Amino acid sequence: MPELPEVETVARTLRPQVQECVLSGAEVLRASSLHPLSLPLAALTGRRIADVGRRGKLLLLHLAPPDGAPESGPAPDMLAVHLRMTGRLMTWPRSTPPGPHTRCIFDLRAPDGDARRLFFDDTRAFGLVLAATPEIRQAWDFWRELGPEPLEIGARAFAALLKGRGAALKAVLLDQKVIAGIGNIYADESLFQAGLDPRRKAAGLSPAQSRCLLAALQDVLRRSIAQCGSSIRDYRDANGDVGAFQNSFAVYGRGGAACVRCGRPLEKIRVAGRATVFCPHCQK
DNA sequence: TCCTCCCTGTTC
DNA sequence: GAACAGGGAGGA
Repeated sequence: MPELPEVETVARTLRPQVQECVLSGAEVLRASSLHPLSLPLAALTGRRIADVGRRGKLLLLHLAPPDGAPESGPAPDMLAVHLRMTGRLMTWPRSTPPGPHTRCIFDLRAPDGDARRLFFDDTRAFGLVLAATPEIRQAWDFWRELGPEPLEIGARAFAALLKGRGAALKAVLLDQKVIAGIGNIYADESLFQAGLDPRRKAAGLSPAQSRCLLAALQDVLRRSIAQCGSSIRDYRDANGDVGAFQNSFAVYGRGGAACVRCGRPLEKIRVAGRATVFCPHCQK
């Protein structure tokens, strides 16, 4: 399930494969994988991929401005991809046929003339692609309301995000409008590292606890990025490689096992509708 | 603010 | 053959 570190890893591995390539065609194989606000993917034809980036859990292909003759119709400057749980982006040789879960195909022409294709595969079909103009992004609630990047925020701003929120700490961390890119894995891992009970009200944290939580969150995210993310079931980077951070989990997926800190059994409960593992002894 | 639904493969 | 995994939309 790609969260911030996994999407960051996909961006880093995909960049050398697609940067400076020109999109020579694009096709949607499953209509529901195209966001309703998206321009038709045909609008991407002829556009050059200037860079690959990330915002929260969104993978972004930044498109260079069109050169030459004026376009007919609006020109997208970005292709955004949300991988959700099972989305994958990988390039293949030109004539590779789509797989059973291929949702979109992007044909690419590299500067050296090499032809290849980028597949968006997504088993559970929760993922989305969206070809966007700046105007479309502003009309997209999810984009417009997306919270700040956790690795770019300071202690003061983080404390302000939690202020006045009566919801459980974990629910607040998962809320993309509060802070972007955190999913179930990194919420549980950072709450354990900070020694905080996931059910606690976010607003009840002391300034010291708030600082501690941000430090834990940033440390967990950075350590995971350094290990190319976590591969639980489906996640692969753009080279098809798995991450290694799943070997460093303290709590995620370890319900009933011994706490790495105190040895007592970890408890598995549901918070905000999500499976949640924590140590009742170490997390208060 | 919380619950249900979407979707499919895996596990019990 | 049911339970489960889970991000986000939409509704209660």
